[in-house]
Amino acid sequence: MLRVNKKIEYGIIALLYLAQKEEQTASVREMAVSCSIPEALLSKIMQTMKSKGFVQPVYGNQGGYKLTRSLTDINLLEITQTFQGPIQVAECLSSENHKCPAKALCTIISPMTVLNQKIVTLFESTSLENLANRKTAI
Amino acid sequence: MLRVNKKIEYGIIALLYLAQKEEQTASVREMAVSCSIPEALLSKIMQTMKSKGFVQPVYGNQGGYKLTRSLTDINLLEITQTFQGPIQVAECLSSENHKCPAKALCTIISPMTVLNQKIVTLFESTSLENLANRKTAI
DNA sequence: TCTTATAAGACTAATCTAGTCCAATAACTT
DNA sequence: AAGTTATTGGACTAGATTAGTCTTATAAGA
Repeated sequence: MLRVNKKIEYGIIALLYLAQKEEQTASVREMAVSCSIPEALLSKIMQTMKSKGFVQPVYGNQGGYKLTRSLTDINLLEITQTFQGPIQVAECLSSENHKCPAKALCTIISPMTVLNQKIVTLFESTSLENLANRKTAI
Repeated sequence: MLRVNKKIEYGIIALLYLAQKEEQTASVREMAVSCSIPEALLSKIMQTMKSKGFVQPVYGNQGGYKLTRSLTDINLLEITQTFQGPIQVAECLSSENHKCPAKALCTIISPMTVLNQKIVTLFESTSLENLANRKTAI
């Protein structure tokens, strides 16, 4: 359906929540309850966020996660790539996927590449700050 | 993966092929062989294309399908909607899907709506003619 | 009537998605 | 040191979607 998956939706919501808390940490439980996100799932999402450097974990009592980057510095493309891999509006655009039997005579790869780039640019130029303020950049 | 499905890829390739034949018909078999698309699958795709008025069937010997509209008149949004429903970059954007438990406090619906509209506009303003000439309109 | 071709429905395997469950580890608090 | 809070990481599952097949029926020209 040409859509971003739940992990991305939840992940963005969680990061925006963390941003509101400024320097304070928020535990997965707190975020899950506040944002109505299944806790075990959000836990997984935050692990990925940590591995990509978006947040820092704080163990122990009163622990949780802290945002390590500014909302203006994180764009939608990064988040999307983290949870869904590269944006490929058509399957044949994948560089490692040469399975498409029609490739040699495919009439749409080139124009689809252009379209793909437009979408990438749109995502790349939309920061979480833009999202928080209900804007997109382009 | 934020991508258009195979039916859409194949469907576009088939319509572009039909356009090349101008007023002549092309059978599903001919298109399938020429474009390396599984025949039974393409048959299904063309049935849908017919039901949406993109092509006209011609029964019997030397039959096949004829393009009923000009490439400049068909845009990518129509094709996409035909095979994948409306473009919804986030699940919560669906009007009938109120399952998202975070809806009341969701911080991203509004900005995602804006982003969604950008993508819709991009698809809508890309005609098959644009694709055939390896351009996008915006 | 034979042949070519579309029409339509049921069916399947593989993949992806969303989500759960459990045991382990880290570190703060008392 | 012990208990508690919280992250870590792996395996696992149900359900949906995707891509594709198979079969039977129907339409119509030769």
